[in-house]
Amino acid sequence: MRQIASTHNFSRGSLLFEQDQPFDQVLIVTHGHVKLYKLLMDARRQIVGFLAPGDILGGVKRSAAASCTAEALTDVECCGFRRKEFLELLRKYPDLNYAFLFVATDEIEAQNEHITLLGRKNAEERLAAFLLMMAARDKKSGPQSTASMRVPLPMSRGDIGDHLGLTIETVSRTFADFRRRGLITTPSQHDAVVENYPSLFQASGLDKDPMIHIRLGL
Amino acid sequence: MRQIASTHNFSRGSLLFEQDQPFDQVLIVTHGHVKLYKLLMDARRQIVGFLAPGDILGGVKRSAAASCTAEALTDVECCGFRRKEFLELLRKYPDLNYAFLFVATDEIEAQNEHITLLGRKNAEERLAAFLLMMAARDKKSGPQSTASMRVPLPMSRGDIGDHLGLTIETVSRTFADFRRRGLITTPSQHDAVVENYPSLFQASGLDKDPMIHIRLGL
DNA sequence: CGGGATGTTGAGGCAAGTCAATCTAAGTGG
DNA sequence: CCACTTAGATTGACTTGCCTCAACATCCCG
Repeated sequence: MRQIASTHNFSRGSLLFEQDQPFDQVLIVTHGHVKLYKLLMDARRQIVGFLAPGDILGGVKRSAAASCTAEALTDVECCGFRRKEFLELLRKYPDLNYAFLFVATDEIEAQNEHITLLGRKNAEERLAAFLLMMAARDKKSGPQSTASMRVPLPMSRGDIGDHLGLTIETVSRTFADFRRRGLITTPSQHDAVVENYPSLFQASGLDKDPMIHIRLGL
Repeated sequence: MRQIASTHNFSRGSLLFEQDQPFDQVLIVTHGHVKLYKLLMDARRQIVGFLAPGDILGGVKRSAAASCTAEALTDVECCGFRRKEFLELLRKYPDLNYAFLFVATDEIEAQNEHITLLGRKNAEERLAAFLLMMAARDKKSGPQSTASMRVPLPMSRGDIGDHLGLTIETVSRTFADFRRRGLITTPSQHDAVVENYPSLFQASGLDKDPMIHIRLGL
């Protein structure tokens, strides 16, 4: 497997691949963070996911054309396979193929959750659920105290808005509201600290902690 | 494969499986239509998909517990496999497993599209895109004239609202608006006729016709 | 041929959007 | 190292698209 893998580096702001363009690689993020988005014909944008180290993106799909644009939020390093060789690998190693099916179905379940958030939740619930998600994904790489848990937010307020179906202003106001209520503090623009987990959880309207899983970005 | 398959019948309104309950079957719809939804703790509901004959739902996933509720919109007939036996089948026939991976990734791409609809489109665009989707899915089972294409809508206005993140009233008003503008007619509550495809397409804000694919409901 | 469920239409309210004016922080070059 | 620039974030005032509440119409289905 090492033989057909390559390493790719992307600097902050550069595109890993672009909507409607052919892309013949499968990438696994090893360092940094990526945002995946769709653009409408006017300037509207929907960020369908944020990818972190361990997550997979690119050509694990029927078509060779990307359906989204992937942009580096930070400097990013990826392990890459040519799409064709990767798909041959799946055929050659059924266990790997089987594992990937569950990566894909996990992603479908996570997207169902996000669809529910966008279709039926208000701004407060959306941002609270988002912060809990980010906290949970970060926690896996080292447990923190529940009392005061630091959550890195590599994306901008605008990115958060475009992920949650809100405007920058509404995201900013909701952050301010959470601060006022003592749920979080924001020591810097790219960090939140959860000061009151139970209240933030309640504000999210979730019935269980978000499931963490390997993200599959297509 | 026939040996381990069974047939299941569900009458209109009955549940195929229920959110957070164990469900050990994989079902393939053979007749009728199904809605898949998530319920929040209050009465809010998000319909994450409508399934038609040929679509697959149930236990093709890591966990044996359903993450959604599936309810029969009409009388439904399904072909069923026990989850465990179905997963063994995937392991035994790598080609089948490989095919299912692409069914899953097609579903992810379709959900990305729906996420974009919910996050960034207005009521008019949502309903227009929904009607085009339903038209495209129906067209495959028999081509119609573009001039005046009948679209069966087995679900209620409330179901459409809960799928598109709108209220019943907004759905109804948007239908009325489309009728006034001559884009569609509604000969009955469960049928729309597309009278002006280009205008409806424009109203949807889509840049290409919706892709049709086998739905995977989890 | 009722009567409950579903759909339509109208009036008014509100959560989030828009527009606009600061404020802050991160670079950048002298 | 500091003035200057600029992108991003915050806050306020106002607007609006969709929601809520309410009344009425229509469609089924027994």
